[in-house]
Amino acid sequence: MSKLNATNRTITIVDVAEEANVSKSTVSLVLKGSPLIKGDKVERVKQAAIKLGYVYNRRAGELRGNASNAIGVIINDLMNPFFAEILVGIERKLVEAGYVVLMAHTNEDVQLQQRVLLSMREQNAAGIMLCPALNTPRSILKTIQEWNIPLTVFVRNLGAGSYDFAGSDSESGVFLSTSHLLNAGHTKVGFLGGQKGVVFTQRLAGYKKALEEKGIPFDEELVLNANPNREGGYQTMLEILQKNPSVRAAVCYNDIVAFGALSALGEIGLKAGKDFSLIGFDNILDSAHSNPPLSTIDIEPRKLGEHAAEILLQRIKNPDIKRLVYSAKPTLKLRQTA
Amino acid sequence: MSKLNATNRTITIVDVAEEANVSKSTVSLVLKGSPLIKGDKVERVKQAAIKLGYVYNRRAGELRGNASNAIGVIINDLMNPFFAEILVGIERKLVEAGYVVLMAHTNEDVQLQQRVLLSMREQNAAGIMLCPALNTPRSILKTIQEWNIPLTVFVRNLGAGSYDFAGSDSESGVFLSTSHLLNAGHTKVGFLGGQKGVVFTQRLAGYKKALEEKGIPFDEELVLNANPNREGGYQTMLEILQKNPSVRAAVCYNDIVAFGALSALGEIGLKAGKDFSLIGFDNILDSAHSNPPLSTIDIEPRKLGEHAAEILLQRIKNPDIKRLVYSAKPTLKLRQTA
DNA sequence: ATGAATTATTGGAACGTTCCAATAAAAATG
DNA sequence: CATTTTTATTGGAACGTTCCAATAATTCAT
Repeated sequence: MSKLNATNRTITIVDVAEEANVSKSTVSLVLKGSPLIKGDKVERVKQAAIKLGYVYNRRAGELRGNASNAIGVIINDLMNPFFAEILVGIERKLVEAGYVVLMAHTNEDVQLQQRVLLSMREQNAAGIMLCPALNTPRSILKTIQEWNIPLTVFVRNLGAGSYDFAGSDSESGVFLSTSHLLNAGHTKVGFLGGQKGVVFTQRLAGYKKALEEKGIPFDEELVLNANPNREGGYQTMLEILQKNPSVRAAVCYNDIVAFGALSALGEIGLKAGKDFSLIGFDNILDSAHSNPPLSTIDIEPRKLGEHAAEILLQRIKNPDIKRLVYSAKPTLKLRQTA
Repeated sequence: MSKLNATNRTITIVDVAEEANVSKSTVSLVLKGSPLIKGDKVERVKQAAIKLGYVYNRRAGELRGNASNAIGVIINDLMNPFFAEILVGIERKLVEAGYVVLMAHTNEDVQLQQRVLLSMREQNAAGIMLCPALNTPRSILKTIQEWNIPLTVFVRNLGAGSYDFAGSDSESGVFLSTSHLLNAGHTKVGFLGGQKGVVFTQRLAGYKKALEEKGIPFDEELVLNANPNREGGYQTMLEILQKNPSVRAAVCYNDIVAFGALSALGEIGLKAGKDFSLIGFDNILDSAHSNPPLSTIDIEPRKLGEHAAEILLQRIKNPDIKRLVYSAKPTLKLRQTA
């Protein structure tokens, strides 16, 4: 509810106009900071607004003017600090630009994702930032395009197409980490965690490429799928050591998988960095202070979020510009575990 | 932008009315699911709406009807998984109830917090969920109250007052963990991390109470302030062991502080759970798979978020009900570190 | 000083919905 | 069957803003 005056009515622009002895149009102009209004009028209006406790009614403005300042952001797995970091980056950039974030968490539920998209459309979102739930159909792109709402997809791409995208070069990232382990003399390197999907495919490709470059045959047995979380890392580490006790190195699907792996290693009594080499992916904040600190592929998650938001802002400003893409360049961040 | 028809105009309720050969009022009623409209009209309207690709314009509806379906949620430290979990709980409950989440992250910046609050007011938020930034003045309560927007404060309280609140019983939680360490025979128990504030005071009180109960004098030297994050945990653990090499147990301000402490312990070569006993606070998801798995005080963060949201929903439904409070009852979750 | 050109200000319509009072239709009553 | 009562449907006003065209005030040129 908006601020009410003594008679319990919402204070509107016309109340302010009356108080300041100008027309409502003038008030509207002044409040928007238009340079059209001259002289003491602008000060008079501002004072009147403060005096009456006027609060702008954005819905009314949008109804007439049509431009919303809300941007929908859809995240699937906030339980992964990686996405939390990205969200913070996005949020920060968007509010800086005067927008407000309509946030939704879909937990990899495609149906729920569909519902929140619809809802964002109803809210007249000025743009949508989407990290698609696993198994999101490509058709969603066309749908949103038909709605005429600017869209940026982030982290997970949706195949070929001309949509704006912000992500990282997963393949070259994992190529980096795998090569590092191979160069250190390991010949059996595990690939732990992650579920089949676009990102997984890319990361695995980097792994295979590094193997190939060194002339080491790809061994199906060394790649273990699991949910991309700590539990998955824990389980797959246990499993790979059981099946293949001589393995002494692994790249992980991402950092939290690596954390789970670290936990398993500790339990078994293997010291990460000494007895076993491990490299993660993402370089989330936690990685610097895990036990022991995790070597990983740095893609600067927060910056990724900021870039993603920046892309959407660009697109909103200029809908006809050509495809915008940001791809974080991965670097190898060596700490204790490798 | 809303869906447009061939002539590039937004499809409105009156277009649907025309198509279905009824009045716009009838369409409005049908779309709201009113039981007033009888016979085949309701089906005709629904079909017409689908055929034309009508999309509800929420802003227009709200302008007239005045009830918004957006709820503002303000979080300060999303980098702490604890808050991410709470946010997920909140979000889930709110969308379930048909609301949409206006999310803001203020990073402990009181000024920014003020700005986003204002913005949420402009957006005509139906309610606000606030985890106040450190050093938030109590006066904010009165301000929001004057705005007539239902509010629930969560996690951090703002002193005495009749505002709705969802949090945990910090004092009894830390009492539990400290007592456990004391009972195990430790006489020197550290208290690591956290910055002065309401929550810190409560947790420290629990610590002192446990000491007192066992007749052990409180030693200022054993409590070390630091930012409530991994870095802080790492530093304070190093520091306490340097100042007081005989300390072999500590309670941590929260779980991520404990993670940092774990990291320091590993670096020094002390094995948590064997050489050093450590207990965290929160029981975030990560705690189950840290290295080694962390003993902690469980307050079920996600459930806390859900309860907080539930309180707000209650308040919205019935503004005149008496003060609503949820206080998570802490339990000791023993894993490997203590 | 006067008319033309420019600039500042304003009233009214419009945005798409909901609510209310009014009408139309149907049902019930005598 | 006429009249009242009840129920179903509808037109119009209202929500608070912005935009546009129109008016009023000012400046400029002659």
